[in-house]
Formats: sequence, structure tokens, C-alpha cells
Amino acid sequence: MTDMAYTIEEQVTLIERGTVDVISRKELVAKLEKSRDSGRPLKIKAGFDPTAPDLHLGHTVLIQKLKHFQEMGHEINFLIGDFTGMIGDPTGKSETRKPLTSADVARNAETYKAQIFKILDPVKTRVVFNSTWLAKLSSHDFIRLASQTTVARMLEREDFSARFKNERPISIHEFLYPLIQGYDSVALEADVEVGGTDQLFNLLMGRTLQKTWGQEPQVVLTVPLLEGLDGVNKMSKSLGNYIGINDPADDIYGKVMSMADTLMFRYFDLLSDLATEDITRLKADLESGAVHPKAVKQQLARELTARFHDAAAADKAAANFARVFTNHDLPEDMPEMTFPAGPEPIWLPRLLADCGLVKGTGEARRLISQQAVTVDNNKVNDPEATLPATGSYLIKVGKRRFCKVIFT
RNA sequence: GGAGGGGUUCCCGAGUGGCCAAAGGGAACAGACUGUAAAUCUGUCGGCGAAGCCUUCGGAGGUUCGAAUCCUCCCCCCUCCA
Repeated sequence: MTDMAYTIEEQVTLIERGTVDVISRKELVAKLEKSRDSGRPLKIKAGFDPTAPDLHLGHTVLIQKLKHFQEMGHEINFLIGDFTGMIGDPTGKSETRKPLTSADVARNAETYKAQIFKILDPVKTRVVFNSTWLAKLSSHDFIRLASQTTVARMLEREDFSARFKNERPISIHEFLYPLIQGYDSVALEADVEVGGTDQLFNLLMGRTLQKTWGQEPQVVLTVPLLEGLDGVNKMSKSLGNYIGINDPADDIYGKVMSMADTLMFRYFDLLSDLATEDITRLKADLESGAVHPKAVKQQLARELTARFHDAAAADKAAANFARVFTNHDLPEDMPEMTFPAGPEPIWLPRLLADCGLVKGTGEARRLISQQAVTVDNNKVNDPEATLPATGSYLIKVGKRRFCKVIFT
């Protein structure tokens, strides 16, 4: 049911915000009008890989977009590509992937839900699995599907054409992915599909196939791929340049604060709920020197931390951050380790290793000689240093490793 | 089926018998400077209570006083031809 609070014009504006491609605006408007007139919400589709249930901010660019649709009263179909996941890998990276069992899929789906519902409304979100319809297709059906396009068309996809040109391998089954994904749109009768810019080809395949099956083609929206914290590669867990939805509040806050200034507004643009004008004003203030970049970044850090936790957690994270990194104090609560007290002094590198602060005594020696270790706020210089095995100590290694050691 | 190229420490990548725990770069970590920003500089970057020793160069054997480097077999990846 389209929410009366939004006019068509307002819907289009919100939908287009932050997108790269809208194919096509005209069709989008037509669909919105039809939805308004019939009272039938649009079916919005977005597909997710069942193997990577650890969502990070990169994924949330897309999820935020889904949220926009949801707020306007449309129906979100959160599609988990369990069928495709059971076959193998679509990306050309050609890591042979272990097939997922249905138990894996079920478990991953639950993990997904726990994360996406930090953003989306669970009541208004349909979680669907493409095995539901794909597993029923016969080989006959598959061949029919494969006959809907040509090798020449497939090679239009940038990833394929680049590999073809460079004489890199392209597996036949990779050709099936766009087709399968497109067929999902047919099965769902999707009105709109949202995906990353790297998905454009596959999204368009959905349109092609829907026409073949006599359906009105879906509107295709693409959103940018978010750069990771390195500012270079796209955010991904394997590159370690990510902020996870499930990260602790202190981590989210800290990771945002440590990103390069040049990256900040990319995150504002793609992730912030701030109105476009407010972001523009922030940019202007920053350029004119009216605000310090750190303050702007704090605002971003606070907003994102609050999104995945809550306002109180964000405040606390901000306070912890100021305490530990700005004032170089010890954190309020830090991990505690208990050891039996004894008459023999304990070799400090041994203790650091036992606390898990370092990988081994070798690393501990190194860090000590690099002036990176303090005990009760006193720098230690001697790798041979020992401590009496009684009482308690506050140990700091580097900027962010802490431990309270207690001998009992 | 045939021909050729390749698998090196987190990644890329040098290394064709001792001077190799293995160049260089990247990443990472630590220190200085800071705003846990960028840039820059310095140091570290297999393990070990650090002397020296131990384990590493796809896998298993072998040659040699000595092997990442030579030989044999095997596994895997890639390209071309068919």
C-alpha cells in the first residue's frame, strides 16, 4: 500500500538518491503511478549471496535503498541465492566453493535476518530463496532459458569481455548466472530490482527475460560499490577493509574515525540519513574551514554507530574514543586476566603472550624495544624486564591493546 | 591427445648449488609528528628467554659436505594446438 505521505515526485527523488543507473525513470514513474492507483505495492527485488552472511557497510548501501522503498510502502523481496550458491562461484574468481547444504543455507539465512532487520522492518520484508523455483526447473527448462541469449550478448558484459580479450578462462556455467538471476525476476514478477553497479548486466538480463515471459520488464536501479577503509578497493571482508554491521560500537566508531578524510563524504553520500542539503552544507563548512574535519567525521561515526546499536551506545563509544585516543587514558573497562600469584617474578614478554596481547615472546620483545609497552602507565624499555607475580597491573601494548592482569 | 609456461615467506614478486630466513614493493605492526586523517621519517615484519639453534620456497623421494636452486615421480594452475 503506497503511503499517502509520499507523492510520486517525492518517491522518485528519494529512490534516485545515490543511484548510478535508473533504467528507466519513465518506467519507474509509470509503475509508481500504477501502484498508487491500484493500491498494490511494487515488488522490489534484491539478491544476496548465501555464503557471506557477515554483512558490512558496503551491503548497507543497497539495504538503505530497500529501506527507502519500504518506507514508501512497497514490498521488499530479500532474495537469498541459495540455488546459485549450491552450484558454485559466479564471479570469475574461480575459487572452487564448497556446496552449501540446506542446513548451511538455513543457518546463513537466519544470520542474514538478524543483520538486515537492524535496518529493514521484519514485518514488511519477504525473505525468499531462489531454490524454491529453480530446483523445479527441468534440464529442458534450462536449455530453453539458455536459448534466450547469445554468446555475443554475453560477451558484452564487461567482466566477460575483459577476460575474453585477455585470454582468461570463462566457464560455461558462468554464462548461466545472469540467466538464472534474470529468471528469478520472472519467478518473482519483480517490478524493480536493485543491485550494485557490477550487477548491471545481470539486472538487465532480468528485463530481457521478463519480456520473453510476457511480463512488464522490471525497473533496474544500481547503487555504487562502497570503497573500503583503504579508500581504494571495494569494501570486502576478505580485504579486511570493512566495517561490519555486527561490529561492537567501539569498533564501528573507531574504524570510521580512522578512515581518510577524503573518504568521509563518500560515506556521507552513500550511507547517511542526513538530507542532501545538510550534507552539502557540511562540505561547504569543511572547505571554508568553519568546521574541523575531525568534527565532521565524529558526526558520521556517531550516526553509523547509532544505526547498528543505539544513540546511547554511540555516545559511549564517542566517550571511550576520546578517553583512549585523544587523552591517551586507559579504557574504562578492559579485559582482565587472572594468574596464580607466586614468589617467582614473571618475565614480561611471557606475561604479554599469556594474556594474548602478542603472538609470542618474540613479538613482545620487539614491541618492548620499540617503546610500545607500558605497565601501569610506565614505559618499559628492557625486553628482559620481569614483574613480581603479585598484585595487579594495567598493561598497554601499542595504542589499542589493553589488559588488566591480576595475580591471586 | 600434443606443445609450452608456472606453483617462493599475508599478497605481488626476485632468486638457477654455499654469502638465503630468502632482494624489492605492498599490506600489517610499532615509534615520531597528529585529529587512532593524509603525507612524511624511523624501526620491525617464520619460531624460540635471542647465544645460536629449529622449521620454511606445491608434495614425496634422491644427488651433494651443502638444495628454493640439480635429478626422479606425483599433485595443482594457466596458455596454445587438436
